[in-house]
Amino acid sequence: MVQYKIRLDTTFAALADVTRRGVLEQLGGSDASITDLAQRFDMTLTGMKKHVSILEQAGLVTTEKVGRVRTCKLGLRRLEEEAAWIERHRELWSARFDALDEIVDHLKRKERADAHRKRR
Amino acid sequence: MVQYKIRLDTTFAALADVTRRGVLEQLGGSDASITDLAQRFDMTLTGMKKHVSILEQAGLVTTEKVGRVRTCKLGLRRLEEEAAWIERHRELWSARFDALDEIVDHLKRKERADAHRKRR
DNA sequence: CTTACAGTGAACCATATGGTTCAGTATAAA
DNA sequence: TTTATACTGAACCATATGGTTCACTGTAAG
Repeated sequence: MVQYKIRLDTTFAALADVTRRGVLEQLGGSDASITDLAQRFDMTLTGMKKHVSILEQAGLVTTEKVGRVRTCKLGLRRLEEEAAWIERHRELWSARFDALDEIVDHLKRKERADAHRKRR
Repeated sequence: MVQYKIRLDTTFAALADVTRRGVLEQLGGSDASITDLAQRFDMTLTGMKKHVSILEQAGLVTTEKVGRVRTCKLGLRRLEEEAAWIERHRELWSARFDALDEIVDHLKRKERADAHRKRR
């Protein structure tokens, strides 16, 4: 209950920063070290480390250090809770879900096409 | 482009606070004055005013002052952008959309049932 | 062994955030 | 016309945030 609220807090806060959303985009493409990310976002190692820690705390990213390099990947959490929260409020806002339906359908079609393409 | 990023920033930031999410829930039930909200959330008028302003700036709430009382209602924005962003990242995280599909279907069924009930 | 590299932690800094109090202004009620 | 209500704005406060530098540790490479 309380945990749930805290998690929404930390997740939404984690998402409320351009750099961190950028890092998530980046990691969606491929895993990266702190150094990689720091360079890509023109920031000190220490600064990037902080962002990664915040994302990690929100469960959006996981990291593993092997040797001297820490590799960051997207976390296992898939924003179900946050999606559900937003959905619930879309319900309050509007009596219809057509817009999201379209988004989901579109992404689903796109994703299936991609998967198909990759598989061949 | 830049605007888009700023909007995600402000919206996610607006949602990253328990009180503000509470206000949204509240307004989902019925419109309310600043005084109503301040009482409900045990906070000064000034404090609540700030929260409402933040929600207003994010387009999540609209207000209208008539006489000396300002009435707050849910805004017209329906979090399409934010839902889309989260969806896009769910795509990165997972190859399947079943979970959200279920959520949407469930809410849609529930909403349709409600609408049906109200209409009769 | 020495040197370079990747990350980490502490300290610091400017600004933002979430809240307050206090002193107004405008409107409604008596 | 007085008084109470509803809000507003400025000022203030403590803490959080997003970033830096600097000193350090551990690991890899020469």
